[in-house]
Amino acid sequence: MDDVTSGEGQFVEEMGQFLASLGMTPMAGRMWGWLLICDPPEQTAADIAEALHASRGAISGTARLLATSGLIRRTTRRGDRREYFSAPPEGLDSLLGNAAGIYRQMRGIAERGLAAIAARPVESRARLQEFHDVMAFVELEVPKVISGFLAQRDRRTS
Amino acid sequence: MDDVTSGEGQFVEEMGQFLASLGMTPMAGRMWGWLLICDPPEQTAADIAEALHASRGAISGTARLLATSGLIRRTTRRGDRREYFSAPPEGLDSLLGNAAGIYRQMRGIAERGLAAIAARPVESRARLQEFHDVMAFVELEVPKVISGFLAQRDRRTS
DNA sequence: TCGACCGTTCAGTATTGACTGAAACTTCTG
DNA sequence: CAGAAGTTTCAGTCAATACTGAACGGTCGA
Repeated sequence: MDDVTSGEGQFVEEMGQFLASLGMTPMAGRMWGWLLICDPPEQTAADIAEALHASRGAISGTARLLATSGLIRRTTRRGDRREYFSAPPEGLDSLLGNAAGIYRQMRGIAERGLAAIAARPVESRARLQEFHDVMAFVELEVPKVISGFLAQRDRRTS
Repeated sequence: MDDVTSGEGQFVEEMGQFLASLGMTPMAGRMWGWLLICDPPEQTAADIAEALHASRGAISGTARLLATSGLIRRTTRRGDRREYFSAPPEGLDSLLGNAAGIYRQMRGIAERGLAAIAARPVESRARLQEFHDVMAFVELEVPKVISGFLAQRDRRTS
């Protein structure tokens, strides 16, 4: 993937820009995108640094971020001091879980806001109350949809 | 809302930080948050600028952003040259719609990536294919859940 | 037509933060 | 233990960008 104009390079870069627009760093998106399409699927830090034209430091920090958020997995092999990174299927679960967490965050903000204006008459709180109710509903229902899909998929593949 | 340590000020600031973490500007979050709790619900640009301690230029640009994305509404009154801003209930629909659009974007990226590696053997494309399938499913199902809730709510309030 | 009032635009500023690269640290091998 | 290979840390740099504030433009009333 030494050519950034290749299809693979474009995919990696696009994923970087996209995850960056969602609050992650561009490097996180590039690294995850690369791990989704690379061959072999397990790559060392040096492999990734070369493929993305990035420094070792950036790879190290980004790998920590992605690993703690569950998007990538780090494995080791005995007799080999290097670490191998890969994008396992469970990474998708984490991604969707994080997305669902956004709704939880918004509900929390709405609740604290409602507490702050609790003394006001009901009609003055209606907008924020509605916002809270919608978020609470979505927070509850979206994970159901996702787990339904995952269950269906697991049934199919087993 | 001249005191940023008040409950209302904290809510506004929290909303600002949150929407900023999602790719919008902090000012957009503050303005929307303020319009969710302000009294009266309709406010002029000068009102908002004073409440948020922001410049008129910032209000102008942010208002355009929020209005085009459907989060706020701008209204005028005859005999009054000023514009009035408010956070209508439909703003929530827009917000959820944008959230659903994220899944569509991810599916699009996955499709372009799959096209780029179409020549590879199937097992090498499995990770990206799975990513694509999950996104396509969520893109399809999440709007169903949301419209179900909105229909139920409209039935209740009418 | 002038003047007051609103809204928009835009160059400038300050801040944030992503990435680099070298040094420090850790861990395995000979 | 010595040395090499790999990883992490961190100070510094650079680019992106959110916001300010002044100048501009448009619109209505007198």
